[in-house]
Amino acid sequence: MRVSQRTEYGIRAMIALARDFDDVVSIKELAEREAIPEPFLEQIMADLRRAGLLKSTRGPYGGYRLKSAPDEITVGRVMEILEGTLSPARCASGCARQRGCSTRSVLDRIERSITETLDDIYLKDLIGDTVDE
Amino acid sequence: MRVSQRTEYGIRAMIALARDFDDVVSIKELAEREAIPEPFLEQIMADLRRAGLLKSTRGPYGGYRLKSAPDEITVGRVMEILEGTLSPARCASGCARQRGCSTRSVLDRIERSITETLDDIYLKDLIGDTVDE
DNA sequence: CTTATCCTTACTATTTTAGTCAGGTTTAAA
DNA sequence: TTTAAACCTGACTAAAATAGTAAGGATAAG
Repeated sequence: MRVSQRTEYGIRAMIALARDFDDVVSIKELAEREAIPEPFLEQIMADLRRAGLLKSTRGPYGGYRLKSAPDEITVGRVMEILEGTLSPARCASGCARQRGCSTRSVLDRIERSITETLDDIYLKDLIGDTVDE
Repeated sequence: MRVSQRTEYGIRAMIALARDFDDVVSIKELAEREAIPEPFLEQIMADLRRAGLLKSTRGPYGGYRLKSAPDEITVGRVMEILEGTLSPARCASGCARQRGCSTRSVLDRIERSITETLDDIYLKDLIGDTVDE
């Protein structure tokens, strides 16, 4: 149950933007700072923007910034966007297996626990963790 | 951050054995009950046995049973064994990135949260969830 | 000694991941 | 109004992981 590289990059980028909350930061700058392949980060940032977590400005001196404050964005939300879902379960929505499906109830329960955990960690809480040198 | 089919099967099998704690259950029986491909389940059970969670008996009337009581085995432990690790982080042990690695501290923190959560759910807690029909 | 069961290793098709690439769009500034 | 810096998009690809399958060996009950 591993977090993809993609998600890891996304979380790190979001934390970097949280640290620099007042500035617009370009992908190039971000990619260098966090040692992330630039075109890959570009995709990731686009997803986060489409999901409503980022604002972008185009053109020279453009870049990204957080749309909300670091104490309003959870790691759970970031992961949900980048992983597609946080659900470890299989039969998400239209599953044929209905009542009493053991997979469903058990993994749903595990999922709820993980989700609650991740929804309690805010970007703000993670800013201090890093040194980046 | 999805749980693999393999792990899902393993968890379900463990719960089934927890329900049937006093009996020895064969892979064939388990596979039928839980609708899991038999030879695949065979591999999974072998891993859980090697890790010390199951006892096996060979020959006719043989099969598997839990080595410890359902209130002593956590979902976290089962997942740890089947997923290889529970760590969502990348640079597990011999990573070159040392002090102040942002990846490390942030994902480590997330990992701790998830691990704590999963280590608090026991097989016993999950027995009642199922109907299996 | 036969059969049910565990046990192990090797193989394979499919899917996912982690990118790359090529080009288009917007906008600040010269 | 031209240039260039940035965002934006979709298509492509190599490598790894996943979800099995296959084949046969070891053990023990009857």
